[in-house]
Amino acid sequence: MATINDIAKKTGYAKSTISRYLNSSGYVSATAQRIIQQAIDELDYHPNSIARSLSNGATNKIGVVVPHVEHAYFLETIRGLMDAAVSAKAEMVLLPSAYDPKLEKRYLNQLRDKDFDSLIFTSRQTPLAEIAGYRKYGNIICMEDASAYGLSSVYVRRENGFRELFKWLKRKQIRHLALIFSRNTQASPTYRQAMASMLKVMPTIDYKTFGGVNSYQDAYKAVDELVSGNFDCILADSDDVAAYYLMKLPLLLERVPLVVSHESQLSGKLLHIPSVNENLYELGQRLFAAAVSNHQVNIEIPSKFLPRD
Amino acid sequence: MATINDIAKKTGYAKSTISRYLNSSGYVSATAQRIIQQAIDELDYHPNSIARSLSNGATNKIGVVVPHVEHAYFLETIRGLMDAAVSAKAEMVLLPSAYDPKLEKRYLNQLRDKDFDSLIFTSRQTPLAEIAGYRKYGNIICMEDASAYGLSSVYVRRENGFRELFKWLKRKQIRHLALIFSRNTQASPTYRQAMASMLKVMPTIDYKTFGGVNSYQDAYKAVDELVSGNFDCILADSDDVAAYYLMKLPLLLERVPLVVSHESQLSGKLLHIPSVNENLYELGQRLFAAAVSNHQVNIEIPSKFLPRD
DNA sequence: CTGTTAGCGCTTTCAC
DNA sequence: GTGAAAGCGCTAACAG
Repeated sequence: MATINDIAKKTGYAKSTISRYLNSSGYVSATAQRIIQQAIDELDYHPNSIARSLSNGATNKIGVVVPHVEHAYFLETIRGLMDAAVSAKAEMVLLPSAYDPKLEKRYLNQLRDKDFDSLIFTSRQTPLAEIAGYRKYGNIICMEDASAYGLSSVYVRRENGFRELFKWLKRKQIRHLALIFSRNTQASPTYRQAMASMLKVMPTIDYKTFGGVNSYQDAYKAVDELVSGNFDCILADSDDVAAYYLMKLPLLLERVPLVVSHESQLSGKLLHIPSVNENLYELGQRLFAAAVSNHQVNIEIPSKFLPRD
Repeated sequence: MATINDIAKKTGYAKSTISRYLNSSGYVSATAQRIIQQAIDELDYHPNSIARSLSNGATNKIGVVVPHVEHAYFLETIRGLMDAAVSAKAEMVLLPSAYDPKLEKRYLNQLRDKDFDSLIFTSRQTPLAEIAGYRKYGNIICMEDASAYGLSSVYVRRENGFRELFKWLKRKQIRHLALIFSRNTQASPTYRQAMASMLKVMPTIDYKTFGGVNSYQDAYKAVDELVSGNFDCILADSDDVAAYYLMKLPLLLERVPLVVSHESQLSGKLLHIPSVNENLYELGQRLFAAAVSNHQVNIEIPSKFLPRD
C-alpha cells in the first residue's frame, strides 16, 4: 500500500505537486507528470479513499432506509436508485429498518456521524419533525411530502390514479370491496390516500381492509377471509399479490371477484390486471438526484390508472 | 459539529483522555468522566466516523456485488446478509454489476482503495484468478468454491438436492425436459451442477435449456417454446417462475406438464411445487460472518429436495 | 490516572 | 511550476 509520501520520496516532488497531478488541480510540468506517473505505476499507488473523505468532508455514500425488501414497491425504487448511483459512481448503503424507530434513529445518527452524505427514507415510522432535526447533518430525502419540515421530497402523486381507479370501480358497480395493504394504518401514506380517494368517490361503499401483505408470498394470509367475505372486488397493493389472488381464488370460488392492483409491475401487464402505475423506477432515480443535489426539492411523480380492458 | 478538540478545550482534559473515555480503553477517573460527559452533552459532540476509519484503517462496511435484484436467489441472500449486518452494526454497500466485468473491476478497485473492508461476490463474470489478485487488499468471499484461489467460499452444495430431484424425475418417467435458468452458460455454477447431475442420473434424457429468465416477470419469455415443445416436465430455477408456469400453462395446454423448481420459496410451498431448498437466507448470514472473519473459510450449505407429494 | 507526541493519508493555502 | 506547512478528527504509544 504505497502512499502519496512514498511517491514523493521516490520522485523528489512534493506531496502537493503529486496531489495536484492526481486531481488535475493546478499546473504540473510535463516532465513532472511523466516522472510521477511512472512512480505511481511502479509502486502500484492508489489514493486511499478514507483519507480523501476525511480531507474533503464527504463520503460519496448515500444511505437508503428501507423497511424491508419483500415488496415490489421498495424493490423497484431500489432498482432505480442503484442504477442512478452506479452511473454517478456513488455508493448506496442499504439500511433495513423493519419500521423500527430504534433502527431509524441509528441511521439518522450515522448521518450525523458522517457515515454517509445524505439519507433517503423510502418509508418511516419516526415522526417527520424528529427527522427534520437531523437536517443540519446532511441532506435528507423522503418519499412523501415533507416539504413543510424543510426536507426534500420525491413521491408518487397517487390522487389522480386512485381517483380514476375508484371511478372505474363505481362504474363497474362494485359493492363489497376488499383492500389489501402492506400497512393498513394511518402511518402509511398509501393507505391514507387510497382511503381518502375511495370515500370521496364511493362514500357508501361496503369495504374491509387487510394489512401485513407485502408480497406474493404473504398473499395467502388473507385468503380465508377473502373467500368467506363474498367480495366482488379485491384491490391489492402490488401486481404480484393481485396475480396470486387472480390465480388462486378461481380454484376456491365459483364466482371470481374482480382483481385490481394499485401498483403496476410486469406480472400485472402479462395477466392484464388493471392497476395504477406509480413509476417507481423513475422515482428511484429522482430520489438519487435529490440526494446529491444541494437544493431542497419537492417532486411529485404522477400516477396513472391503467384499466387494461 | 464539535470535535474532540473542543471537548478538550472546554474541559481542560487531554484528547487522549477523552478518547479513552469514549472507547473505554484505559482508566478515566469518575470526576473526569462526569466533566467530559457533561461537555459532550453541552456541545452535542459525536465522533466523526471518517476520522475513526482513517485512524483504525477499517471502514466497518462490506461491499456486496450482485448482478441484479430481480431473482429471488439474490434477494433471499441479501435478506440474510442485511439482517446479519444490522445485528453486527456493520453496513452493507449494494454493488450492482449486471455481470459487467468493468463494473466488477470497479468494485474490486474500491476494495483496494479502502472503500470497504471486504467484498462479497454473490455471482460474477470476472475469472477467479483475477479476483484472487485483490485478496491482499481485503477479505473476499465468493458464493461458490473458490478455495483453490485462496478465497473464502460460502455456497450451496447442490449435488444432493439435484441428484434426488433427477432420481425422482426418473421414477416419474420424464422424457422431455425443459430447464429454465437465469443463465444457461458454463459461467453459472447452478447451470453446471444441474446439467452434471441430470446427465449422471438420466443420461439419455431429451432436454432443452432456456436462459435469461430471472423472475416471475421474465417467465413469459419462454412460454411459446414451452407450449410448442411438448415437454412433460418443466424445471424452473425459482418457485416464482415455476408458479407462473403452473398457473399460466393450464390455460394454454390440454395436458399440464409437471412443474418443478430448484429453489424453494414460500410461493412454492403454497402451491405444493416440488423444489430444491437452498437455504439462501442462512447462506446470506454465513456470508456476512465470513466477511468479518479473519480466517479463510470454505462452507458448504447442503441443499435438499422436497418432493411435496 | 493523565498528558504529550506522533501518525493515519490526503488537500489546500500561501509563499517563492 | 513547485514546495512547506497546516489541517481534516481521531487513535495509539510512551512517559510520567
